[in-house]
Parts: sequence; C-alpha cells; structure tokens
Amino acid sequence: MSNSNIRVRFAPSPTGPLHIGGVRTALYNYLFAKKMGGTFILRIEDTDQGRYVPGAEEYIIDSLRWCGLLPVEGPGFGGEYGPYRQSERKDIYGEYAVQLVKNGKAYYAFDTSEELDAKREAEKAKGNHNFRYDNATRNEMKNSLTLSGEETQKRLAAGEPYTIRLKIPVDETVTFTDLVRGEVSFETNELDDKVLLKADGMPTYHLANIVDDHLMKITHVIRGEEWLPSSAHHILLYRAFGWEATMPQFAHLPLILKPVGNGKLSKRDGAKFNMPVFPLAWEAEAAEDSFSGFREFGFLPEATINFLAFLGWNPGTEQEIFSLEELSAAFSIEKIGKAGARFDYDKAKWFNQQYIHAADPQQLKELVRPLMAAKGYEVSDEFLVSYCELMKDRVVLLTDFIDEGQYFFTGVSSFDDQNIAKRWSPEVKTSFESLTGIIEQATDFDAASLEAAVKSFINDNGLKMGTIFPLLRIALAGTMKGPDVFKMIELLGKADTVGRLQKAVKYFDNI
RNA sequence: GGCCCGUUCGUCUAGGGGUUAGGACGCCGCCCUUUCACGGCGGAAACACGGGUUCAAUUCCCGUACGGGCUACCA
Repeated sequence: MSNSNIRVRFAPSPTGPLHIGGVRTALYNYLFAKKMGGTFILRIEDTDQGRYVPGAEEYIIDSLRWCGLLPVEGPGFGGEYGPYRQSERKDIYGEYAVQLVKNGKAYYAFDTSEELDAKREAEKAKGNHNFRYDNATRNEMKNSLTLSGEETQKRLAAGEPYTIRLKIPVDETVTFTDLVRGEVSFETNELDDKVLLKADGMPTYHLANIVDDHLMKITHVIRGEEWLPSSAHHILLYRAFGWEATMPQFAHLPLILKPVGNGKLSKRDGAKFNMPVFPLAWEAEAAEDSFSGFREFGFLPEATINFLAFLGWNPGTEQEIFSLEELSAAFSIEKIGKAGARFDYDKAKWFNQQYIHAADPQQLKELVRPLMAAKGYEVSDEFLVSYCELMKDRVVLLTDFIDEGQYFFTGVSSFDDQNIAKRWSPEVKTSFESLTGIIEQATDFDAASLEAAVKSFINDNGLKMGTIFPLLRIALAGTMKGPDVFKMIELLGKADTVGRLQKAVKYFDNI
C-alpha cells in the first residue's frame, strides 16, 4: 500500500459528532500521506470513560467514508500495529508509566482531584491565580518525591488511589521546529507536571499519544493548534523514554474561526447561522444536541473537501477546484497558513455550485433521487435526468433541486399574482387560449419545434413576446424564475402542459 | 492573570526589500437573455500601529495594539 515510511494518524476522541475542523485535520493528514506515498491511520482516543459517547466512533468512520478519507489502518480496517482503540491498549500504558517512574522521569502522586481543587481555590483566595502542580510546587505535595520510599510503597500496597506525573526538569528551554510555525520554545519552569496515568488506570492523552505514536511508528503529527502548548510536554516525554531519535515531526494547524464574532467555530454556530458545522447529521436525545450536516444541507462530499482544504491551505496557484487526487498531488505542509481561518459559508456554497455545474446529470440523478423519495415525489429516471440537466445551472445545493423546481413534481401551488395582473387582459386571454391549442396540436413535442411554433404564432398575430412568454412561464411554474420555457414544456409533456395552461387561465381570470 | 501562536481587501488568500500589491467568495455596474440562473466584461475594496535596520520596507528586527489557543486525573 505504501512506498515510504511516512505514517500519519488522525486521532479523534469519540465524545460526540466529529466537527468540521476535525474533518479538516483528517483531510490534511490524508493528503500528506497520499502525497508522500505514506500510510494514513485512524486511532480512536477513548481514554476518557466519562466523556465517551456511544455511536461517536461509528459517526467518525461514516464521516470519513462520506468524505472519501478512509484510513489504511484503524479499528475495522486492519493493520499491524493494532489495536487502534486506546481503551483496548490500556495495559500497555501503565507499564510505560511505571518505567518512567523507575527512571526518575516521573513520580507517583497521591493528591486527589478534590484536594487539588481545594488547593487551587485556596491559592486563588490568596491572590495567586496560577497555581500549578510543577517543579516549584511538587515539593509541597503528596507524592513519591516528598514521601519516603517506604511510605510510598505502603500507600501503593494499600491500594490508595494515585496518579503518575511527569517530572518536568528545572531551568531548561524546550525548542522544536514546527512544520507550520517554525521554531517554537517553552521554558520548563512554565510547564506543569502533567498527569500521565490517571487514578482509574487509564492514561491521559499525553501518555497514550506518545506511546502509541511511537509504537505505531508515526512520523508526522498533524493536529490542531490547541495542542501547541502541550507539545513541550510531548517532546519531554519522548526524551524521558529515550525515543527522541525517532520522534515524529509536528505540524500544528490553524483553527477554524466563527464566521463573525470572536472565537473558534462551535457547534452552536450551525444553528445560529443556519449552516452545517458537521459533515453528517447527528441525532441526540436533546434537540439542541442534534445537528444536520453538510450532507443533509445538500453538499457534495467532493465540494465539502475542496472547501475545507482551502480553509488554511492553498496551492499557491490560482486554481481552486481540486479533486481529492489533485489535492493530494498539490498538497504540502509548507503551504499551510499560520493564522486562524474564518469559516466562510458563502464560499462553501460556491464550491458546491461549481461541482454541481460540472456534474453529469446521470450522476446528479442518483444524488437527487433520495431527496425526492423523502418528499414522496415519484418520477422516472429519464425525467429526473432531464430535470437535473435543466436545473443544474440554477442550483447551489442538492436540496435546491427539490426546492427550486418543486412545481415540476407537485404542480403550481402559488402564482406570481403581481406579474399576472400586469399582463393579463381579455385580449391576451384569447391569444393565450389559441396558444394552448397550438401546443395541444403540436406533433413534434421538442423544445425547438415548440419554440418555432409559438414564436410564429406570436408574430403572425402581432403579439408581444414580453407579454406571452412571462404568462406562459407563470402558468407552468407559478413564478418568473426558471429554465427555458420550451424545455420546461418538453419535459412536462403535452398532457401536463395543457392541463396547467387551462388551470392557469381560470386562475388568471380571478386576479 | 501567565505561557505560546498569529495579524495583506468584509472573508479565504498569493506575494515578498524597489509590484499599477494578484486571484477567489461576497457586493455593485454593464453585456448576454422571454424570466431566473449560468457565462463574459468592468468596479469599489487590504499590507494593524509605532520604532528601528536599509539608498529603499507591506516584506527583516523590536515593541504596542488586536485576535487566537492553552492554562483539568478532557481530549
């Protein structure tokens, strides 16, 4: 499958639906792997038992599948480095944590969450807002550094709850080169002694991540910017394990920001701006926790991917429409931007429009068919293909195929009264009825022949196109908008067309 | 508050010591047209600010402002 040693992973936490920023992270990992001939891996980081949400893992995989970003290795995908679900690797982490303690790189801590919370509150009351469990404060805490070896062993033997914390060195500067940001530095005196192993025996993200990335031979860690501050801890962990030589390279992605206002894009913004912020719909008990997705809004996966790819990256050329394959070929980490990117829903729609315009009507038919079925509209494949051909230039979302041409399937439900009143008169009515007759008697029922027949009728009777055409259109569609009138007539067929015209005349008379 | 990261049109961005600062979305106008679209053409619209460095800075450096992230036994 791969012809290089490049291995990247997308490592989401199954705590709910995968938001669109997560999809972009997956995309960049995927593109980088493809570009380099490497391997794209999915790893499920379910070490927080409290936040685990059933169905979330399935949702993640469904989303990746919809986007066309399937991993080569991962839960359900096989691979030599499994299991790929961290909850199934629980036993591994404890041993590594203990190894660190033995090497003096980590220590047992007996302070409970409650005690630490109380400590923070107490410090805050004294005006110290940044209490940290770190190399300055750990000597005041209950841990294997302050307790005698005997006491520590006694507590462990007694089954007293404990965590294992990373012993951050004093007075060092941790510097590394981020592939997106360049050189980044942190002072170890500013770093806290992160918990590596929790009291429930589960590892924290920090431990599990480093151990798994090492064991799975990950070469590049491409993740969101929210991880930048803890990267120093991760570097220190690689050093503590003696794995620095094979440490992966880091690339921290800029975040996706709200369309307006401050902060990063949140699930709330979907409802607020009537736009999707998840790839697929997510059903939860509470309505406010249920969401529609890009798919349900009528986006093509290719367009969604194309849009996402350009949120924080661009190829440096003026080409904007890229297939997944083209993106893979053009992708490079150096072209990733550093600043956060605002989510631009108009641009997302534009991408989708471009893909619909370029799509084959046969293909559109397949995509529109389920939407039709949901509405209870039943038409033949042939009709639907022609309809898609007719409408695709005036559609932005797949759902517009339903909304914009509803009258094709349901008949006209409301007429544009204002425009009827402007043109309708007894004289026009007479002409209109004659015109209906001409259409009824037409032998060649194709758009070109119909147009010729109607135009010669208009000319022969000294009528105005500007009067007849709009009325014809409104009679058939109810609105002034829509595709070519004669193509509409051809698609509707003689019986339907004549029926609509007769019905319209009655209605027009009553305006 | 502390730490880290960032800052080119409203938005996504290209560019980079000397450019008429380019493209796209959106917006406006014109053309095409039986309508709406599509398409074509054109327009308004940006280097956050202050100091350096330099013959020259939007581009390099330092500050400031602003924005973002992190600051849990969550990821």
